[in-house]
Amino acid sequence: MITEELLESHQALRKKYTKGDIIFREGELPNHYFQIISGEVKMCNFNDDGREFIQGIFSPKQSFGEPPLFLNRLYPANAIAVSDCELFVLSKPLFLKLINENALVSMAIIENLAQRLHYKSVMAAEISSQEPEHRLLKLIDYSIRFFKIEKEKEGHRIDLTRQQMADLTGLRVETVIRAIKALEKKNEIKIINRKVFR
Amino acid sequence: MITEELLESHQALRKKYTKGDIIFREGELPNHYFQIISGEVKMCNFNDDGREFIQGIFSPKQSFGEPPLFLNRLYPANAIAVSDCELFVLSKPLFLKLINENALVSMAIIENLAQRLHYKSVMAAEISSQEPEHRLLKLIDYSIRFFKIEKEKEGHRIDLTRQQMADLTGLRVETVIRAIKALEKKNEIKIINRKVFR
DNA sequence: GTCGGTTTATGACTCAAATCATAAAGCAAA
DNA sequence: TTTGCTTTATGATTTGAGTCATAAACCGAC
Repeated sequence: MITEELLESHQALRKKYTKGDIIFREGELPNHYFQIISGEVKMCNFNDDGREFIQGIFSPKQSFGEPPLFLNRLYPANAIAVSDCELFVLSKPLFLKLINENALVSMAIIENLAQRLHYKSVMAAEISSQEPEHRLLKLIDYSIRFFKIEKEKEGHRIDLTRQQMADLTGLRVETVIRAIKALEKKNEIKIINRKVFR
Repeated sequence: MITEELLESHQALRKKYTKGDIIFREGELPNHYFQIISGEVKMCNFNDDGREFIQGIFSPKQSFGEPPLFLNRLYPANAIAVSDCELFVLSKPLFLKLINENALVSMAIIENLAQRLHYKSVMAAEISSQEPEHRLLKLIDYSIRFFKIEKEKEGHRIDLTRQQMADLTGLRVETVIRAIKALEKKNEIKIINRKVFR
C-alpha cells in the first residue's frame, strides 16, 4: 500500500509476530499504522460465548486497522497473526504526517478503504438475507475476483479452511461442510482432496 | 461533507427527488458524486425473494455511493429516496479533480469512509453472531452515539420504524416487535406511543 | 513409524426465529 | 368522518441451521 522506501524514510519499524500473536485488541486505542511485509493477519470479533467472526484476512502489502486511527475511536475488533509474520509499524503522528505530505498516499488510502467497504457491503447483504450455499458461493467468488487466488488446471483453489469460511460468513463449521458438499453435488464447485476449487 | 461553495464552484448541480425515487441501481456503473442537501436516502439490497437489507440511511450533509467511484466497480446496492429530497450531483471527473486539488477534502473523504467502515464492522459482527435483542440494542446505541439523535426528556428518541430496524439488522418485523417489547420489559428501553426511547 | 492436534465428516435432535394468518391502531388524504 | 394505507401487534406453526456426539482422515513433530 505504502512503498517500503516511504515507510522507512518516515522511521517505520519492522516487527515480527508469531502465529497466534495478538497485534491489538478490540477496545484498545489505536496508536499505529500497520502494514504487512510477510504472513497473514486476521481481524476478528468474539461474541459473548466465544464464537469468532472474521472481519477480514489480510496479506502482504496490505494495511489494516487504520479506520479508527482517523476517527479517534477504539478498535472495533482484534488483530491476530494467522501465521508467523513481519509488519511495518508506524506511529500515528508520523503516519498522519506522511499522508498529509503525500497526495498519492492519501489517494491510495481512499482506494483501500473503498475496497474494504465494498467487501463489507457485499457480505453484509449476504449474511443478513441469504441461504448458506448462496453466502458461501458469494464469498468464494468474491475471493476469486478480488483477492490473490492463482488459477490452476482444476480451477481456482480456495485456501480457506471450513472453519474460516464459517467465521467469515457467520455460519457453523458443520453447516459449511454440508453446504460445500451440496454445492459440489450441484457442480458449482469441485472438492479435490478436501480443498475447494472453482 | 464538501462545502456548498466548493461544490458549486465545481459546477455541481442541485437535483430533486421524490420519496421512493431510485437514485441509482445495484449493478450500474457510478458516474456521480452525491451529497444530500435535504431529506434522507437509504442504500439497500434486495435478495432473491424481495427481502430488503438496508446498508445505511443517510441524512443532510452526508454523501453516499462514492466507494465504487474510486474503484471503477459497479454499485453493490440501490440508493432510494426515503423522503422527498434535494441532492448535489457532481460528475465523476469533476469530483476527482476536486479532491485532487484539495487536501482537506480528501482527508474528509477518508474520515467519512472510515466512519462507515466502522459502522459496518460493528454491525457485521452483531448480525453474524448475536441474538435479536442484542443486535437491536447495538443498533440503537450506535445510532445514538454516532448519528443525529436529539435527547428529549424521555431519553433519545429512535426515529426508525420496526421495519427499518428489521432491515438494518437482518431480522423480520415480527421478531423486532417482539424483541423490542422484551427489551422494554427488561427496562433497557421505553416505548412511548410506539416510539422507542433510550 | 507413532502420537497428538487439527480439519473434515455425518447422523440425531433441538430450538429460536421465520413464516403464516389475522387484526387493531394510527395516520393522511379525500 | 370515512376510506385506504402503513405500522404495530399477537398467536400458531414450521423449519432450517444450530447443537451435540462421535469418528475418520490428515498432517506435522518427535
